[in-house]
Amino acid sequence: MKKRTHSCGALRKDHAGQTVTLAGWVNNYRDHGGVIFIDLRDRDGITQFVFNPEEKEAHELASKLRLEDVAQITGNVIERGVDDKGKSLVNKKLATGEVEVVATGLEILNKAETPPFVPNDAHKVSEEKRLQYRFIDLRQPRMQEILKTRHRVTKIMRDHYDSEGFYEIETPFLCKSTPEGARDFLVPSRLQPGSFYALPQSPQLFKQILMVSGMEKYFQIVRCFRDEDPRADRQAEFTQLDVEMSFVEVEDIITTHESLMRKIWKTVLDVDVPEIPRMAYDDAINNYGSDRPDLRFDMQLVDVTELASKTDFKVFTGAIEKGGIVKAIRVPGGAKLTRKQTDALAVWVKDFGAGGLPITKVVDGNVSTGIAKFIEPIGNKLVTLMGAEDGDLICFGVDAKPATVHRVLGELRVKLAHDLELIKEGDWKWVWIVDFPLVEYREEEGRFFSTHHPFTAPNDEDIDKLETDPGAIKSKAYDLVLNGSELGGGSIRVHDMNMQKRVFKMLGIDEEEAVEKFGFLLNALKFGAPPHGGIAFGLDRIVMHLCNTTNIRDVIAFPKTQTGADLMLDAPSPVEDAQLKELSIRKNLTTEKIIKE
RNA sequence: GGGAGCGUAGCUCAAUUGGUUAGAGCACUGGACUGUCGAUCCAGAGGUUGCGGGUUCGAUCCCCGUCGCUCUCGCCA
Repeated sequence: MKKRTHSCGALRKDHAGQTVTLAGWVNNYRDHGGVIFIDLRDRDGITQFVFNPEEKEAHELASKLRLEDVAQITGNVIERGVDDKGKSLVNKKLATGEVEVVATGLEILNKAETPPFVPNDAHKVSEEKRLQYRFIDLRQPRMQEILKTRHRVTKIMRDHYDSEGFYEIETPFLCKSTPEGARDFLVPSRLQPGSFYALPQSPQLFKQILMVSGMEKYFQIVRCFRDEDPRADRQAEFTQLDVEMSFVEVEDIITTHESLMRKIWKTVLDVDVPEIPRMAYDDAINNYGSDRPDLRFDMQLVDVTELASKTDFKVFTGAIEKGGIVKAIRVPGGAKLTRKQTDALAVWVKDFGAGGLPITKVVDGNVSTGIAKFIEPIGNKLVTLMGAEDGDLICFGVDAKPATVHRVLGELRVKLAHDLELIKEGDWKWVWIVDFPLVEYREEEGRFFSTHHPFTAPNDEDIDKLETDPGAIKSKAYDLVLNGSELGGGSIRVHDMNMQKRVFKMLGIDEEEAVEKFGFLLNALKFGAPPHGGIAFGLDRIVMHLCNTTNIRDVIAFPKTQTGADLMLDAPSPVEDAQLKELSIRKNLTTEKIIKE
């Protein structure tokens, strides 16, 4: 095999006259009987080769080339001229289209079997086939571009933290199962029969320990595992950018990471990230119905409880009597939705706990259709309050539980914005959500649960409420939200053991349980823990935004399907009984039976 | 665990109300062709209609079950 002199995307007019050797995959071939054209592709581009019959040996070999064969071709670069009729032979679709290489030698490095699909067609092939033949799928320029972007992003991250004095430190994959949080992936211990490791859901405790160890600034680009059902933007196995810093307050973390985002967006997309605004959690919920508001469009939630209470509409008054609220969103141009479409929305919102979806349209400055006849008396005032115009649609969220109203309208405004195409392409709306509640009360369980995690520090002015009014405590937690998706989040941690004990007590975790679950952290806090805090970002999500995809599998080289399968490996798979025996594991017979049948 | 959609040639799809031998494009094989760039033209090969069962004179089509893929609710501190 000769040495490559150029990539398939490199040659330009200036190279004319040079003898070059390129290697790559056969992207296409056009055999005219006499002259043969071969388009050779590598990750850099495509170059056209011409085989003339005069080069007998090469020509004969070239006639055997088929799609996706791997070949190395040597020849002379010439500028493309004009054909007999004076028409230019330049191919404007190719970066290398002003030249071609007249082949003098060809070596077929590897014949390919007829592929199930070719990279050019991968975008129209089912995802199932793409995942099964991922090695071919990844040959398409789009996928190569994504993985290149992913590489560039992690490179920027490493450079950023390095320049700011961070150490990249690895933490174990074989960890300890913790009862709270997501379901753990378990790994049986051979040396300790009956015991299991858990794969980390995140390196949370390790990074705090590293602060106690005096590492001061830590980061890691690390795989995390959560055994929960996947979604379009969620995989059981995903990558976090994990960060922790000592002697810092909220501002330090925010500043450091705004700067990072600025570098990434500027380098990859040439987009400027402005100073990112902050929004209190309560405001996000009240005005957008979500703790990750999409600010690319308006449609804010407006509290219309007072107006609604003056109607005779039982749906409204009934909910209000039970302590509920009524909120509404104004959907610009929403009046064009058909009855069928709005009925479908009413069904759709039920998934989020709504009983239904009262709507009305705005015509001649007043309400019309839908529930108009019930709310006629407040029609004008409502239209004014909502700032609605003719042609708008007003959707109501009503429930005895305010949280349900917020959830329903929060989801609805996002759906409508997409359906009605109210989102400007290429718009970036960033926001930090701050002042999260430290805990939320879960009625089913009858106790408080951490909003973030149990190590999050309460706001200084709220510390007194730990024993009296936990639900009212705000915390030093923050999420970075981009276009309605949570890119990452973190908090300043509790670094004082007595404070940590008070938090555990408030959460109903007694001393014994605390020691059992988090003993090593409590122990570490005793021996000189500095004030510290950190943040973690979803690397996959960041790359998804940069590559303009909503499918997390697009940004992972070897992703899994919705049932956790790797279609290329055919994993997971049964194992030999001997392997299980060694691990002191026995299959559940019922399960085995189901698998066999 | 629930809801929705999809599954037909190697790939992407079609097939009338349930009715003849399940078709087309690309890919593949053979042939023709010296300027194409989605080459063109001629010919050919290629099917367990995901799998199992049922209804029917007859099933790609209807019914039940099952498997796979996607979206989604639950879940994801």
